[in-house]
This record gives sequence, structure tokens and C-alpha cells, in this order.
Amino acid sequence: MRMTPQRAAVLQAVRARRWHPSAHEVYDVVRRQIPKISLATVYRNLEELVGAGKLKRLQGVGRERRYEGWLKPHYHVCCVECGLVEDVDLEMDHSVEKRIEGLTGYEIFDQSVELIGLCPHCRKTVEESHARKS
Amino acid sequence: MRMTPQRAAVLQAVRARRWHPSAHEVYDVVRRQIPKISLATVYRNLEELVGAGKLKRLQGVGRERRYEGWLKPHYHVCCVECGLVEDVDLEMDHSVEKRIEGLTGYEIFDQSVELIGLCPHCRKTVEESHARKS
DNA sequence: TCCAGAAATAAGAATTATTACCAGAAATTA
DNA sequence: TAATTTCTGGTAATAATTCTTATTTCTGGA
Repeated sequence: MRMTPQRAAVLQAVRARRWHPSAHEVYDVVRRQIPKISLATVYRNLEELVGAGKLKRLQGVGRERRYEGWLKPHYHVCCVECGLVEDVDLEMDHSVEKRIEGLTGYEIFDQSVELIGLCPHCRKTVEESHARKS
Repeated sequence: MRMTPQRAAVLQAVRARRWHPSAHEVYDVVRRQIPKISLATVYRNLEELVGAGKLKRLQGVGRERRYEGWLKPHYHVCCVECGLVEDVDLEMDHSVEKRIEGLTGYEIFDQSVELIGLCPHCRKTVEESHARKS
């Protein structure tokens, strides 16, 4: 796999911040640098970078496929209200993997953990609307 | 929400086995009972049943949206090779939820845990193909 | 240096999964 | 029974992704 300018720009865009962009969001960012890059190129390179282990694909949060550049295993918190997905920098517990390998006969090499709830902002909004009703 | 024959059939189809059908798979099953049910009705009812808390939506495994009727929180094992997703009947560890609530300010009320790996069958296939190569 | 083949790209068409819309049927209410 | 609401089937529309094809860029050898 050659590191073309397009591919490098895609990689860099996803790595930039603790961000979980969709293909189209990456496209919008990269286009500022390479205005005539094709959306298909973004899609292709995202998948190739995942294949090469340089990016990870998020296990379906929302409708679109999302990517991330932080490769260390970590938890995600997801807000059901606004759709925000954030990383949690907390050492992951891998003990359950061993138990499940024994239980199922699977060979486990990764874990995808999403904690579903309300972000601080939406939490406040929801509480206020409850207060108004009662 | 009225329990119409269509809606009942959709609910029953998803509940039937430990299964994680897509909307179209549910459609194929339900059609044997109600031949002229519309795909739109299946989609609509799946979402309504999720809203009513009678079904759960799987956090994106694969391209299509998948549903399940087993409401007890549980782990999933996913095979990267064949795409199989199976339930694991093991008491879930909820202790991480509290820690993450404290860390992030989120209010957590659900957890979606997928263990990614190889199912026993694909594991064997992969090992054999490795042996052949060396 | 020049060339042939390989790899990657841009542009847009095609496909797939899902949602929106609407007119009519079924159930519920008055 | 008439009016109202809810639900359905059929189909059109949309969104996300993948495919196709012609063109461009790169690489390694003559």
C-alpha cells in the first residue's frame, strides 16, 4: 500500500482529534486540502487503512459507519439524545474475554463496548423538561 | 399501540429463537404467515416495538440494522469471518457503568458489548489454511 | 531515461437499506 | 351508524456505500 497524498490526508483527518467521523465528514475535511478528491477515494482509503490496522471502524453507532484513529482499546459513551460519541480514557477490563472464550469456543481478539446514556448537556435539558411537566 | 396481527407476527418472529434478524429477514419469515404484508409495515413495527421496549435494536453489527427479542442485558460474540452474532448467557458486569458515570458526567442506562473474534468453525478453517501455507 | 505493468484516482452510475408519503382499510369511539 | 383515529400496503424518495470505467501516477527494469 503506497502512502498517496489522498490516503495520508484521510488518515490525518481521522487521527486529528478524538473524533469519530463518518466517511462524508472526512470528505468534507480533506476536501479543504485536496479540493478534487473523490468521495469514492475517501471510502476506499478508509477501508484500506482499517485493513492495514491504522484506523478502527466503530461498531455501528448511528446510521453511518464511523472511524477512529485512537487504536488503544477503550470505552465509548453514546448519548441517545444528541448522538454524540465520546472516548473514555480508562483502562479496559479484558477479563471477560477469557471467560467468554472458554464458554463459547470463540477466539476473541477485540472488544467493542458502548455505554448508552445521556450526556451531561442533554441530561440537564431532559431534567428541565420533566420539571416543567410536573 | 394496538397489537395488530402484523405487529404480533413481527414481534413473534424476532422473539422466536436467539436470533438477530434484519428487517428483511423478518419480512421473509412473516410473509409466510401474512403473505401480503408490506416491507414498510415490518420496518415501522420493528421500530415501534423497540420504542415500546418489547424489542432491542443491536448496535450496528454489519451493514443492516438488526433486532433481538431477548431483553436481558447480555454479551454478544461476533465472528469477523462469517458475520455470525451470538448471545452469551453470562451475567453482565455493570460495575464499569458507575465508574464511567463518575468520570464523564453521563447518565448510563445501558451497555452494548460485542466481543469480536472467530467462531469455532471459522477458527478451524483459518488454522487449516495457515497450516497449508507453512 | 524510457517504458510496461501495477496501483490509485475521479467521476458518476448502480445498489442496498431505510424512510416518507399517501390513499384506503380496519378498529375504536361517540 | 357516522366520525375519528390508527394502521396498512404500495410505491417513491433518500442516504450511505459500492461498483465501473477511463485516466493518472508510480515503480522497477531494460
